[in-house]
Amino acid sequence: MTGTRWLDEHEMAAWTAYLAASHLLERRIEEQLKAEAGLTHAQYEILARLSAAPGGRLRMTELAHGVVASKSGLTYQVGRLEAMGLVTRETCPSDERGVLAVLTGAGAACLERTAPGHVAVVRTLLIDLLEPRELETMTRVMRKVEAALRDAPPSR
Amino acid sequence: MTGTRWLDEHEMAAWTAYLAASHLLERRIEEQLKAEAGLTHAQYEILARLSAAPGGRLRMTELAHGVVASKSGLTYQVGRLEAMGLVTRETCPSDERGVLAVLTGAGAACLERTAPGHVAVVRTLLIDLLEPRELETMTRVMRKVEAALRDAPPSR
DNA sequence: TAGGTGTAGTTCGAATTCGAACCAAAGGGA
DNA sequence: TCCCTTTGGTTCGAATTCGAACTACACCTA
Repeated sequence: MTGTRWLDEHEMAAWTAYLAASHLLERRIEEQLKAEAGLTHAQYEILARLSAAPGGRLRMTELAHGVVASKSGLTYQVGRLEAMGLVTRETCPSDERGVLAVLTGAGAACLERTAPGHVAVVRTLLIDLLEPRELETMTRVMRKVEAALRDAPPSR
Repeated sequence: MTGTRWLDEHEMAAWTAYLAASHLLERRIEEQLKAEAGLTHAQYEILARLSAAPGGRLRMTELAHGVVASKSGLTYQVGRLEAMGLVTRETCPSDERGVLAVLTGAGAACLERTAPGHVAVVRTLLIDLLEPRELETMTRVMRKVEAALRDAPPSR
């Protein structure tokens, strides 16, 4: 208990840079999506995931896992999207309890309309700033982090 | 308007890995701090910033900038911390409008008590997963992102 | 020194998020 | 076939966040 390994100068620099960058990036994305499409980043992510899924449909739990939200948080956002007409709910045929979130035509259209602006932001504020080497390293690193977090769930 | 440069396979992999990892990491940190110290990550960051500042005090605006929060968000959190006795407010001697957030003895003690557990999480879920090269790249990348975001404020 | 512009923080209302508690259906023995 | 545990989603309440509007003070200029 006595020996805490503190972060040295370089480690601290990495951590603070990461914190600032990730918060700023999130804020900017949020702002851009809200202004241009009236969507939250969370909502956009849901639409994007559904669009990539076969049949434009996913089980709520899978979706929650994919977008990294709590179950209740996903329920709320799918409710919002449903009210906007971008998503519908269907009960899962194979499991009466299950619910499928389904992308509607309007949802697909909204995504198509919104994606270019969003991608542009992600590009200019992250992707295009990186050398190929850096992009590769970043992917490797983030995957390690994700794996570490998904493996050792402390309570969830 | 016709030609959107979409993300290619590798770029998309980097982006999705980043999104997942950053959300998961944030959630875990939040959970650990809440459980062990009853603090939000935002609150911890405020205490840490104050602790690092000369005299344990900072102007509200500087603090908001440092922790990347909105002015109103910072007002709220400093209010919370004040209620917990970890921070006090003083009016700035040189500028009657200004407010200084000041770390109290209890605040310093709380931080001291809390820091080891927090650092441990940051280490095991991020820092210790990286090779020295990767840490260096990560720092460079995040600084580029931060600079890009701080330079081109679209509205803020 | 009076007026106008800009800056520092706070207040207010709306939206979002989470976890805990809850309900319903599935699945697996005895 | 009848519990009993597990799993899938929703509901509810509390906390947090943001932006817009607002107040008060500072600074510059005529």
